[in-house]
Amino acid sequence: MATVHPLFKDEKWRPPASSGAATLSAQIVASVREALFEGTLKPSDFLGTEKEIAARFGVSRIVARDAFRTLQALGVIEIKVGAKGGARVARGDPRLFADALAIQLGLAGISVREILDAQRAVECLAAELAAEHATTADLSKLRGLLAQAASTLGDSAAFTRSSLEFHLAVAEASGNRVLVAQLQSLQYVSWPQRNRTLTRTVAKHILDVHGELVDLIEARDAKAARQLMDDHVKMIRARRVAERGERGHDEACC
Amino acid sequence: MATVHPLFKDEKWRPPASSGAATLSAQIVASVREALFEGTLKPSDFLGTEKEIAARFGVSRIVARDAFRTLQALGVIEIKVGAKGGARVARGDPRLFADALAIQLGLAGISVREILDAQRAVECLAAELAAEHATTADLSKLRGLLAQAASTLGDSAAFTRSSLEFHLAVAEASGNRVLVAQLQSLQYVSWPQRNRTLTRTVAKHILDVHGELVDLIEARDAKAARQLMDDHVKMIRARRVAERGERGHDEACC
DNA sequence: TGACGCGAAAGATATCATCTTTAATATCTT
DNA sequence: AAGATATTAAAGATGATATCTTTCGCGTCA
Repeated sequence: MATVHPLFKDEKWRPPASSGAATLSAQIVASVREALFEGTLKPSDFLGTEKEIAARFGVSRIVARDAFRTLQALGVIEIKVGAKGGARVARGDPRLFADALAIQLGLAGISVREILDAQRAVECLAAELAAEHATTADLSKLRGLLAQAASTLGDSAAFTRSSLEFHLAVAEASGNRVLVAQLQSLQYVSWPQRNRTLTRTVAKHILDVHGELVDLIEARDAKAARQLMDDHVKMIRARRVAERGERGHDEACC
Repeated sequence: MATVHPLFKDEKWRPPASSGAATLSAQIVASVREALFEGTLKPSDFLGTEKEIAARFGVSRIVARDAFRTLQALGVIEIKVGAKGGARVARGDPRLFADALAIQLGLAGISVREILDAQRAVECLAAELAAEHATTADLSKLRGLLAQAASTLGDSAAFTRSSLEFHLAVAEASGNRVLVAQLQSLQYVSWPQRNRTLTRTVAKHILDVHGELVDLIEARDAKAARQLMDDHVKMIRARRVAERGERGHDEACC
């Protein structure tokens, strides 16, 4: 483990005949990406320092620097400064990716309705799989979040926060990291900034549904868990779409 | 439209008191991101040239360049060289994002099983929404892809390609761009490299299911469309998980 | 434990190369 | 001769290189 990839060991490197990449740094980025997909470059592998990469590809340090910036932004490498520093292949960071998605969805002008629909797909499957795979640790975490939410029934901001955490914990209980990453992204986009219509009555209702959901997960009733989550998300979606017609990325909850 | 954001007009700029960003370029990136989320910076807005940004933030061109590289990698800006060049806020590019997710999932070592489960969630909702929202244009595109797949029953590689396109077209017919982006990402990760078990008989069966699905979408039967897609994807998943236990990102299809 | 030094990225400055737009100029056509 | 078109020149911007100083992390040695 933590070896050096051959590509980054060889003394010389020739650009491919049909180098589609326009800039030199893009060619370096492409090389790394290829090695990644090919599986010859794995997390925690050492890529080299700026000077080394520059020498390897026969370019200046700035070009290597540009490539590092790009790869860093993509979450592919981590860069350490100082002795024994340099670039190393990173372990994937779901949060970094969630950020990127949030920006992309914002730029594309995705509507709240689309986001909530996608969220429904993710959350329903999460509930279903959680009922099948939840460990006792998952369940106790869910119960803990329930208690926390119950203690903040009055504070709508705090209640919303712990509700979001609850939904994320359900996804984690599914044992599927893709679902967790997707849900994080979508929650981030539709992050609540104000909670106008979250009355104590509504909060109590939400808390009841959440409790019922944990019971179904513990009972391993996947079908019912899925159905309950579906109704729950549909309700949220209906409320939010009614509140604000399509525009704006405010207010998500639960 | 295409205005210049105030932040990038002012003559000076002071870093926030609690500048969490370690590097100067990261501070610039953070500024742009904030402006994006705040909505004061919109697609096709002009950000400025390297020299302008450098002057604005009181740093060297290298720093501005680093920030540009990062924002470019995130798909936030497009950079043009030459007179009247510089950085401009990009329209979101779903493919770029799909790439990023693919890399992240690869780095995190996500199993095929997890990917296929997530794909099931996305595709089922896509089928359901397609039945509700598909336009005549969507339907004719789906029919076209069916015909194309039928003509390539013998060529397993070509058949797989058009099958993937079919599934993507279903997502597009749903009218939900989030689903399209998610499906693209997942397909990219589990891209087929070899198709060992795709016999003509299996291909014919898949084609039949796809045809039935289009019929259900045309009939606006959302519930049935969802159920059919669910069974379909479950079948695919079962076959692929059986083929290779967990490891490796080869072979997806349909 | 602390101070020192080394290695590496972070950042600055200057310079050249390359590309793109714009405009001025030259040439061709009618 | 006037207008349309092709050519060329200049300006402005990124791409790329070289060299330098500063800052930061790590290991070593006292």
